[in-house]
Amino acid sequence: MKFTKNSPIYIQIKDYIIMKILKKKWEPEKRIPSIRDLAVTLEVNPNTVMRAYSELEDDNIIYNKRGIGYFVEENALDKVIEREKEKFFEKQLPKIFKKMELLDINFAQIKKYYEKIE
Amino acid sequence: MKFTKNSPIYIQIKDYIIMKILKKKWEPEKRIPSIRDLAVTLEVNPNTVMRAYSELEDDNIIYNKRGIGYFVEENALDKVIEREKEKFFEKQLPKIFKKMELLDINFAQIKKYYEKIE
Amino acid sequence: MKFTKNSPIYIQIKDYIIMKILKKKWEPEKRIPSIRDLAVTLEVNPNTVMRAYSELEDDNIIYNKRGIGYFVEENALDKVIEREKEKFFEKQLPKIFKKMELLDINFAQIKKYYEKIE
Amino acid sequence: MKFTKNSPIYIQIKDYIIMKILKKKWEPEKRIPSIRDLAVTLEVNPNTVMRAYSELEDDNIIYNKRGIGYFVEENALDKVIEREKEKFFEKQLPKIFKKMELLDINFAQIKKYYEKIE
DNA sequence: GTGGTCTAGACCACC
DNA sequence: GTGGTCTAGACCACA
Repeated sequence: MKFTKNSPIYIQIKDYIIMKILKKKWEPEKRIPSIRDLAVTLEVNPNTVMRAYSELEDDNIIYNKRGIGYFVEENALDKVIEREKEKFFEKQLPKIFKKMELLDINFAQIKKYYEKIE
Repeated sequence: MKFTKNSPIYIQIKDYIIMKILKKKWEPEKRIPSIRDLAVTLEVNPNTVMRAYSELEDDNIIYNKRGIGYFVEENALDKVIEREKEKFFEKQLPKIFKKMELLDINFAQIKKYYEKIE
Repeated sequence: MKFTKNSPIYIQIKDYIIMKILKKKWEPEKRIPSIRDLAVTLEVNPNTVMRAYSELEDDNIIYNKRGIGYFVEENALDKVIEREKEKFFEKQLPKIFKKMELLDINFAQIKKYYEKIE
Repeated sequence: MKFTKNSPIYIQIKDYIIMKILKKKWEPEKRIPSIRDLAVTLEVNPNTVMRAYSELEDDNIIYNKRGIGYFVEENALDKVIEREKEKFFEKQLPKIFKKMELLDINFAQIKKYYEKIE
């Protein structure tokens, strides 16, 4: 996997995991790769994966069974969707609108653009 | 001016300057504040302003007349608008659309949201 | 290392690094000294080394692995040679020839001089 | 006139004047442009031209008649040629040879290049 | 451990 | 006055 240099790798790994859950590749109550394995897969230091896992554990997206591994929380999908939606509407969208105003881009242009790639 | 701690101050200063140009407060071929002056205004170390100026000079947004000061490039406004628009349509918008798809948000919702804050 | 005062130290450090690469002391894909270490070696402030490294990174001569250090780009040697050769033939040599003409120095004299120091 | 940003403007003006003398545009015992005039021609601050003139005066390349203007020294041409030749053989040429060695360029290549542009 | 950012302050060349 | 370079030293995020 290729990481951008704009944001910390552990954040990008968090996003990667959230994506897996959203896309239902990693399902509730199922075990996810061990820190070690994922570190190998992503070509990254295990500490870095560890940090991502820890934060997701704090967020109650995944949980740890000691000696066994990490698992996706039962209601992880809903929680993730809700969280991402909120972030989307509260943070990202307003930023986009502000930029549109600044650059004098109107909604019709966006729509056209949207339909084109649809 | 208040700086967020999410991104480096010198980047925020770059954005500040680009904003000035976009809003036509700082016009092409006109001299912009000296490094020292802006540093005082923004309550920041001159080195930090310098770094912002240097990078904008590399981007051909501003230029330096030795011993005199920095000036806005003649075509800076166009360049800035074009650059920001491209970034918007090529980078930000696709990201938004991808997220919409993932979160199962349709365009109507966005529009409603947009009209509300309008 | 001794620095001349004709040009900025960070430029001289860049040249120092390019020399290392040209002379194959620092090889492609190998890690180069950390900023701090080189700063100690060269008896210079870390910021100054940092500046040299940053510019060489912009030039794609070296790259950074976060938290690990700087590495020589795979094709750095070729790139450096090519770049220096181009500079030599396009910039330096014509300047020399122009000067020769102006000072009425012919090629034979140069050759003699060259053989003497050979 | 266009100035490079590699060296101070006043140095470039000195070179400009030396060129004029070498090319015999400005001849011994003849008056050269006033500081003011040259400043206008070169689109430069008079102080900058002044500095160039002063240094050339120190070098006995030009001299000043108070209230009248600056003049080229009688033996300026010889002096300039000698000085430039020395600089050429002592400074520039060795630098070139060192670079040739480093880049593995041999004399034959230079010669070929030279004959091509001849 | 690594690099990246920032400050405070100095010194210098140049215009 | 202008910018450019450099130092010393601090603090922080990241791997």
